[in-house]
Amino acid sequence: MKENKNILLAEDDENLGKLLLSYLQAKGLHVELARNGKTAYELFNSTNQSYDLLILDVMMPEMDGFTLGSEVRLLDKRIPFLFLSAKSMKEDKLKGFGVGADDYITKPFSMEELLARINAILKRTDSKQKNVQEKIHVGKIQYEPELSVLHLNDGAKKLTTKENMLLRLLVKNQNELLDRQAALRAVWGDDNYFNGRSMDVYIAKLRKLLKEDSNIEIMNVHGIGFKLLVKQ
Amino acid sequence: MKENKNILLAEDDENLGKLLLSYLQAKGLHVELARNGKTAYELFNSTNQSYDLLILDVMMPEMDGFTLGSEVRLLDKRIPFLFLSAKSMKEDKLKGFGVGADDYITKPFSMEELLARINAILKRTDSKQKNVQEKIHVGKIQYEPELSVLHLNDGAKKLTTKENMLLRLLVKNQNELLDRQAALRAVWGDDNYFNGRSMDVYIAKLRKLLKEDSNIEIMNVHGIGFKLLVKQ
DNA sequence: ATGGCGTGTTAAAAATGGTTAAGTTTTCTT
DNA sequence: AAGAAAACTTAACCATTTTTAACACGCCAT
Repeated sequence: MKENKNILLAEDDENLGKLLLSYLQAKGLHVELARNGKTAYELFNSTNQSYDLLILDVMMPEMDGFTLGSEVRLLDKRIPFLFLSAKSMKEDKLKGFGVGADDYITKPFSMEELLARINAILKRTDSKQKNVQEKIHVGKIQYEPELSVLHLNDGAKKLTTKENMLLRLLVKNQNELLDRQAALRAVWGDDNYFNGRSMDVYIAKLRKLLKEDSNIEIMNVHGIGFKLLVKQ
Repeated sequence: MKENKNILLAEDDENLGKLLLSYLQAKGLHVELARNGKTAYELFNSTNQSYDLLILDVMMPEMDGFTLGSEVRLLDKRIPFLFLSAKSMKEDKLKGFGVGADDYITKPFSMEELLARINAILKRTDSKQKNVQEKIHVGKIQYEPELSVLHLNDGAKKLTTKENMLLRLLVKNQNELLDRQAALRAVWGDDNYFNGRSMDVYIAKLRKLLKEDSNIEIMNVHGIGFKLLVKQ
């Protein structure tokens, strides 16, 4: 069960990064290493990956761990993450947990300690997390985010990149709010006005596609975001 | 019956928080953990959650437990909550009960003791609490807060975001006072003058919608708030 | 009773979103 | 490399939602 756990490690220090990587891999975990916050965000956000845990260094170039954590939390309410930090200062720790972290580890730490905490988190969140990628059911409609395919009554519909990224986010937050700005940053990279209008166009496209199942509705929450409602 | 109980735990201390979380989850309760008072308030206030019990640490960053408790009590007269506190001082205890707590537990405490008290409260309040899940009856009118839908004689009326948030609060406080400032903070985030006028406009809208059932009335309590009266 | 404050109500203004189609860019095909 | 097709953005227009304004009225303390 531990073998197929997928971890994203964001660590800019090359030595520490490689050390952690090989240690955790040796312990049977599948780990991907990102050299800065931005690439970590992009990896997390990529369509064909799904992680069970994120390990984020707090101090990183491009995007610091806290910013990364809160951005991630906006896109996925449940994914566990823990911070690595050189500072043990209380306010930093509080900031970390305030962002929704599951743990906060102060450097220097022992490998064994890190592993113990990772296992604790994975164990706790094991059954909850349903990261079965492959095929997902959205109401009666089958959806394969990896392949960008939506199975409709009149055959499979291949989604475009943007359609797929947006739908994937909506589905991930099924029956919960998807924050408008967060979605824009995730799909368009920037939440300016024009990208906002572009997203609205894509929402219209998705609505048209999902119309097939009358129990599915993309609801707008004025000024805040969208919610993919799937009635039972 | 215990299995589907929903508990919100507000605890900033990471160790204690996780300890309590896993213990209570192991005992079959569904628990959500908030790392500070503010996120706890937001969770409590979110449309798609309804809790059966709140467990609040007194000392927390962002918003302390007492403030959180009284704010929550303004929005929901019945929801039970209990405080966890390091202080056993009499005045603090009194303050806790003064805010409307159902219990007040002093650290350190045993897990068994906490569970016993939780069960006592849940048993006591069992029948009172109604699941705000699916459909609610307001007089003769059916209301689905999750879907923002009001079923009127001439078909389903889709409510706007603000209409729905406000009506949800009024219904939650059916036949009891909904504090004006508290409602403003919950729906508009801020209780300034202009938001107040905006709310008055929405009260007028809701009155028009609810006119269908002559036994329903949104009554104003001068300077204090509103009360949704539903006569039998 | 009266003057100020809070509320009721309607309408206008402003902000946000829905949708279609016309441009533009990118990607594919040959 | 050129033309076609697909994907994406921008524009335009309209609809909905929310806020602000305006004015009327009632409550309540003095």
